[in-house]
Amino acid sequence: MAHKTREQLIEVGLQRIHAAGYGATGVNEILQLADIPKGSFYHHFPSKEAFAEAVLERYGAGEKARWERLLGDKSIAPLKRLRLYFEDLMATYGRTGPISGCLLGNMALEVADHSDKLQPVLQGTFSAWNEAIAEVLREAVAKGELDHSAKPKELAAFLLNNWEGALIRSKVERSDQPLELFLHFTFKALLKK
Amino acid sequence: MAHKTREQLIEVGLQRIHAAGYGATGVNEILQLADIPKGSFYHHFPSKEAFAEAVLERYGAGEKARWERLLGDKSIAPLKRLRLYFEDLMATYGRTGPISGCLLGNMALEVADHSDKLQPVLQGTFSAWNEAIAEVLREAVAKGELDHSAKPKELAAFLLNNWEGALIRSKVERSDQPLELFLHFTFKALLKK
DNA sequence: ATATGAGTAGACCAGTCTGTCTAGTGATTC
DNA sequence: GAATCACTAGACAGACTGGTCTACTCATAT
Repeated sequence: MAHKTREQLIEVGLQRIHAAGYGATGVNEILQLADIPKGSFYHHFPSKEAFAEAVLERYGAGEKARWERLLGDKSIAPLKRLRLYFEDLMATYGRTGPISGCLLGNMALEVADHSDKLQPVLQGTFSAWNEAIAEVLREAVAKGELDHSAKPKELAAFLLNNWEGALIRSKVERSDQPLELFLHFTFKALLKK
Repeated sequence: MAHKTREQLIEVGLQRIHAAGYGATGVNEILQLADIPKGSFYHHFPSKEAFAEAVLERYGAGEKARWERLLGDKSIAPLKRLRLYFEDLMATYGRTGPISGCLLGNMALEVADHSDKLQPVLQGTFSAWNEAIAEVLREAVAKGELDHSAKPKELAAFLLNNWEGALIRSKVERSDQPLELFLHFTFKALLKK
């Protein structure tokens, strides 16, 4: 299988880069874990940076699947859906979950300033994410769950920033508490009609 | 002067680590920029990690000075003070400023998980910061600028997370707009009686 | 005068980094 | 059955990593 090697590299790379960071993860480390020789790596990817791009896209695709699954279920009220979505994120990326933190946020701080190749990928993924949440908020406004004066796009950006910030703090505190605080404030105070 | 060398190392280190990150900044690089030989570095600091601790403490001290200066001026109304404070932060750490991003947030994502030595320093600095903001919010409650039901400590944490998230997004977008959005939402919507 | 010790100086070490190079494999195509 | 091509394989290169080591300077204390 031609593509299996490539897939496995991305798989292992995603896991390692998410856990340890882009800079801290060496190509050799990935190679060793995947039991794949170096020649294969540089056959499939021109550089580590290009590899990271593929990893980022893989991550983005996975997250897109998540939000489509959880935010797309129109049988549930919009704000309820949104809360379930963030609860799912919390279970997945909180400190009790298998991997902690958001790869997007992590990579953003590490490379967005310095890599002109990765920055647009990050930007695009954030954008799509923002839009998905804005869409739910629009529904919430339409159904009267939010005031008509609410600006879905801006509010969605505010929520995302908030989530990313809470992840940082939860890393520092080594606790899920900041994430719980995020949920609480967001749904008890911010998203009130 | 015995301490000048040490001071200069911290100075240069702070600047480089803030700009490029902890992992991406080599000891040799700092040495070269400061024009100081390696022997001195390892005389003053047992390791790169210990050096980073000193850098972090220096950064924390600088930030403490900032918030004491801007948040301590009781001649200005509490929420007005808070806004001025965040505007100052934005001018300093926004993309138009000389250095972008918050060293605390950057390092948090990079090392909080992996360094047991740096994590408590990060935690302590965040804590102190949180408390300083909570104090202003308490004043705001006392003066009737905020509802009595507001929880200063939690609200302060929420604001900080928000700010850090906005900084991430502003890095990704390569624009100050997310920071402006933060200011707008925070003071027009969140901190309303 | 001499001893002590903080601090300077930089060569050096072992290991790691990303990336290159050549050689070879194995399946498909003409 | 020969040529071609995607892919595997891993030795190797050259730069760079954090950290060590020994030699040295120089101010102070006795």
